[in-house]
Amino acid sequence: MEKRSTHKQTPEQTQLEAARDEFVTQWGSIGSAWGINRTMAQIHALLIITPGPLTTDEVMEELKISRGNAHTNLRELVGWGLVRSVIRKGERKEYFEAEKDVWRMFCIIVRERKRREIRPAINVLKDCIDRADGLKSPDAVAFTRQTKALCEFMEMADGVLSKVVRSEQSSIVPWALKFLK
Amino acid sequence: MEKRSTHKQTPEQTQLEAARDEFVTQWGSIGSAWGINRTMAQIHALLIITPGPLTTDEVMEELKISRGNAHTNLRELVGWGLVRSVIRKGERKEYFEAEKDVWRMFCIIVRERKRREIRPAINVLKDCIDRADGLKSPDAVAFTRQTKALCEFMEMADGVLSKVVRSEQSSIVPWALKFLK
DNA sequence: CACAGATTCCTGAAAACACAAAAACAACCA
DNA sequence: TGGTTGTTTTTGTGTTTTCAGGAATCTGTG
Repeated sequence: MEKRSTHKQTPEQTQLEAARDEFVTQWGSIGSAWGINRTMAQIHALLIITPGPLTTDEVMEELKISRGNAHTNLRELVGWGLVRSVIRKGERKEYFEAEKDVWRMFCIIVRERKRREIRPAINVLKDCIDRADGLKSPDAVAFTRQTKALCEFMEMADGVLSKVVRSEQSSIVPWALKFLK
Repeated sequence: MEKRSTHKQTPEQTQLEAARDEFVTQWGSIGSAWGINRTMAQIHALLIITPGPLTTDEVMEELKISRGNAHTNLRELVGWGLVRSVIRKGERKEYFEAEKDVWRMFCIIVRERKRREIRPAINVLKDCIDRADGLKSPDAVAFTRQTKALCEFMEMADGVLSKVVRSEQSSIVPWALKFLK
């Protein structure tokens, strides 16, 4: 989030810095809108546009955040699989590097969200369906019908996403796209 | 979130109550996981499984929440288009009713999220690309390549979703599904 | 042991959220 | 027209939740 050195910079460099900063900051806001911790989104943004891997300290420095904060969010990103830690031989420091391929990023995110958000929802629905199944009152029938519809829909969505993401290659969707109206 | 009357209930009714409560509560948690206000999710859940429309007061009563809270979140839901307010002639009260068709719900949500989350992201990306375009340093080239890749991907996603959602009928996706591997 | 680095934990600040009550509004009626 | 009642909306305040900072702790290594 600031000059990478104290040396004088060419206008080119300054302009690039500005663009990078803009990206990192804005990506942070976008992240919040997506329900993702702002700092986590910023770190991710930073790692995405940085060609090489970075250390915790470099991340701290760039984003002006504390060690604890950087550490926690880096771990979280690693947990998602969006960032991997690399250890250079001979060095004890841990470096972090983002998955840069956009399609693979997408697959990771979809898989994780499926696991964390869709699956639990389906389980809840199934549970509710079981509880009310067999009841005869009109209200109960309405309830069961609605929850079943929801459940079926989410299972369908889950299935579609699985298939989309299975291949791990970006060609499928643009291809299927052609058939979509 | 509790008995609908003080009269004795049949076991059937009790069981249904329990299932409904479970659904509303759990849907609230799920909502949080999805980055949605818990109360809003609960109100939505309640309206979804309630055959007829409800008044603000009924929602307050069922969920044991304040008038202001109920009001705000109902308005928000109406803003999303997930709930519409109906006014029965002869009555002054406002009633609220959820869109119950699952596919239509899905379309509404996708359209709104596209508008609120994907579009802004694309704009940010375009802006960053413009700023760094033309710069020659290797870092700048890497930056531009990465942001462009992201941008193209999101525009593609935006396009796919638009098409999926345009038809407003649920038959398309299951159909396309067949072609997906 | 001395050190670099990773990890955990506690605290305070800030944001999001909910509440109660007041205010504003709209329909109705004398 | 002005009061009355039922309903919606706004406002100020208290509460809960989330998050960042930073010190303390742990771990491996020379």
